[in-house]
Amino acid sequence: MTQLDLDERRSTEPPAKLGRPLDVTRDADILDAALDVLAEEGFDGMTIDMVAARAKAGKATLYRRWPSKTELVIDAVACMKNSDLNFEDLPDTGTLRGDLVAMIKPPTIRDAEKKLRVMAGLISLIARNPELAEAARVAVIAPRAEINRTFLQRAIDRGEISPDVDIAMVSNISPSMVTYRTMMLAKPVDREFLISLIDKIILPSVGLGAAA
Amino acid sequence: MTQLDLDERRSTEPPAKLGRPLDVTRDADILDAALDVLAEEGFDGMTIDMVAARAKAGKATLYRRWPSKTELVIDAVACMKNSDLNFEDLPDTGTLRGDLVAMIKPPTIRDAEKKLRVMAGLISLIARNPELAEAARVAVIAPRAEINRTFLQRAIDRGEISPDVDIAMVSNISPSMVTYRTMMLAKPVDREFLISLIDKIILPSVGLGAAA
DNA sequence: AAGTTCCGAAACTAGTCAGTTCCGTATATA
DNA sequence: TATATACGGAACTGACTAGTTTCGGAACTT
Repeated sequence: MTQLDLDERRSTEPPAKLGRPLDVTRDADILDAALDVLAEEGFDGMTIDMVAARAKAGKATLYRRWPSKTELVIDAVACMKNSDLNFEDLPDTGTLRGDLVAMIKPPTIRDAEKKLRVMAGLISLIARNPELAEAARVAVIAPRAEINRTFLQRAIDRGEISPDVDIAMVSNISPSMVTYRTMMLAKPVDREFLISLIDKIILPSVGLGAAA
Repeated sequence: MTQLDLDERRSTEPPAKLGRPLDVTRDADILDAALDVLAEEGFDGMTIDMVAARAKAGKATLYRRWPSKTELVIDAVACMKNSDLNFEDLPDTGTLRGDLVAMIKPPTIRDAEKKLRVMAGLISLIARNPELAEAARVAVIAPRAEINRTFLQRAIDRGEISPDVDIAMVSNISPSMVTYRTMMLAKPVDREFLISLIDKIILPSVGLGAAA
C-alpha cells in the first residue's frame, strides 16, 4: 500500500460523514517518525513501538493504516521524495560549475545525509525486497542523478561541454562519492570536499579541466 | 575476540596434550560459512543455526570458539582481508592506465562483489558498532584505495602525472562508483563499465584526458 | 445531548532466535 | 585398552517483537 493508495481510499469516503475523520496529517507525523527511527536504528533495529512512541500514537493506530511494518517503511521511503529540493527552482547560473556549486547549501547537505542514513538502514533489505528497492530508487537515488543530468544537458545545449560526454556516468560521480564517503569512510561531507569533487573530478571528466 | 586472539589462545596450550585438539582449519570453515550467510541474508537475517548448518557444525561448537554472534561476525570480516589480491604481485605495466586495466580480471571482480554483498549486510550496523566498523575498514575498504594509491604514486614517481594530483580523492573514485553501482543501482560491474570508468573519469582527473 | 468513529494505552498471542546445557560419539594420547 | 577432549545434535530457556484485541475517552456530526 502506498501513500497514493491511502489518499485514494480517503477520497472514496468523501469528507467523512460521522465521528472523527481519519486525519491525513497524522499519517505524515507517523511516516516522519518512522524515517527518524529508521535512520537511527536501521530496519531490523526499528520496532513498531518505537515509531508509535515517537509519533505519540498507539501501535494499533499504525496497524489501522498500514498492514505491516514493511508496508509502513515502503510508504515512509516513498514519501521522503521531495523534502528539500524542488525540481522547479534548480539554480541556473549559466555555467556548469556555477550550477554545481550553487547546489552546495547546508540544508541540502543535511537533507541528503538524513536520506543516506535511511538508505544505510535499508540496504541489506533492498537486495531481497524489490518493492522497497523500487521505492528507494524513485525517492532517493534517481532524483540525485537527475539533477546532475539536467545540469549536464544544459551545458551541452549551450555548447559549454562536448555532446560526447557520458552523462549517465558523470551524473553518478557525485552521488557515488558522497555515499561512499558517508557510509564507508564515515567522513563528513563538507563544502571543501564537494568543491574538490567538482573541480578535481567532475569538471575534468567533461573536459573543463583547466579552462574552468 | 579476534582471529589473533584465537591463535594466541591455542599457542599457549602447546600441541594439545590429550584428546582431540582444537582444529584450526575448522575455524576457517566456520568463518567462511558465516561470510556466505552474511552475504546472502545480512547480519540480522543471519542466524547462528544457519552458519552452523552451512559449516556442518553444531551450534555449541560455534559458541565454544566465539562468545557471541557479533564477535563471530567481526572475526569473519577481519579474515576476509586477502582472499584474492596479494599486495606483492600487483601489476606493474609502466603506465597508470595499464596498471588500472590489468586489475580488471573476473576473479578479482567476483571477489570484490562478494565483499560488497557482505558489506551491504553490515552497513546498518557499522554506524553503531565501532569495532565492526574498524574490522570492515581494515579488511575491505582500505585495501581497495591502497592499491589505487600505489598505482598513482608510481605514476607520480615516473613523472607520468603531476605530483599535485589529489591522491586521496582519486584513489576513492573507483571504490565509490563500483560500490554505488552495485548496492544502489543494482547494475552489473562488468569490464565495459570499468574501462569507461578508467578512461572517462579517473584518467581525466589526473590530467591524462586525451594524452593517454 | 446522542450517536458514531477514531484515538492512545495496555494486555495478550505466537513465533523467532541468541545463547546454554546435555548427551552419545569420535578421535587422539598414553 | 583406558582416558581425556572436542565434536554434532537436540532440547531447552529467556528475551524480544510483529501483530491482535480490548477498552475507556475524546472529538466530530446532527
